[in-house]
Amino acid sequence: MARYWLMKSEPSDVSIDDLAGLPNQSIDWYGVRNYQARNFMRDQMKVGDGVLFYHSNCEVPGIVGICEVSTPAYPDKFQFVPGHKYFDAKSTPENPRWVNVDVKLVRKTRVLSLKEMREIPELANMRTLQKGNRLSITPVDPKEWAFITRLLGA
DNA sequence: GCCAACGTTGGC
DNA sequence: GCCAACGTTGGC
Repeated sequence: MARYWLMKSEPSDVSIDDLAGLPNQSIDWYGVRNYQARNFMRDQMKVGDGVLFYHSNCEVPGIVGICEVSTPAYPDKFQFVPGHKYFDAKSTPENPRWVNVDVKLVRKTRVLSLKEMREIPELANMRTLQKGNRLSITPVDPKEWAFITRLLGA
């Protein structure tokens, strides 16, 4: 049974257009340094799971595309690069601390802004909309997934 | 740039 | 194990 996820990216780092411009329209979801988010990738994500690509920390935050998980979780390459923003001295290749999956673009959508999401009763319980939530990866309920993909013209 | 909310670190 | 201090996220 496939699961569904919402994954946040700052467009100044990787935007939906950046993803669309990549050779395979696929990217390694590097840089997650939160244990809950890591555990979702490591323990629950399966190839083919649905992903809502979300732009955060930007002018118009919101969902901007539909993607899918395209690889199982594997060690995040940047944790081993000294001096890199995502270097982790406590992580070793033998016992890596951080992992990521690859995410492949299915299609860009219009922007479903955070503002609009908050006005939709069917989405009121979305985890990413709850007060204080900062997790960059959150599970999406199948009903919420169905509603959003329909709204965005599946 | 501000700041609320949350996660992590480290002294004890 | 507690918790104060600090760092980060992310909307506004």
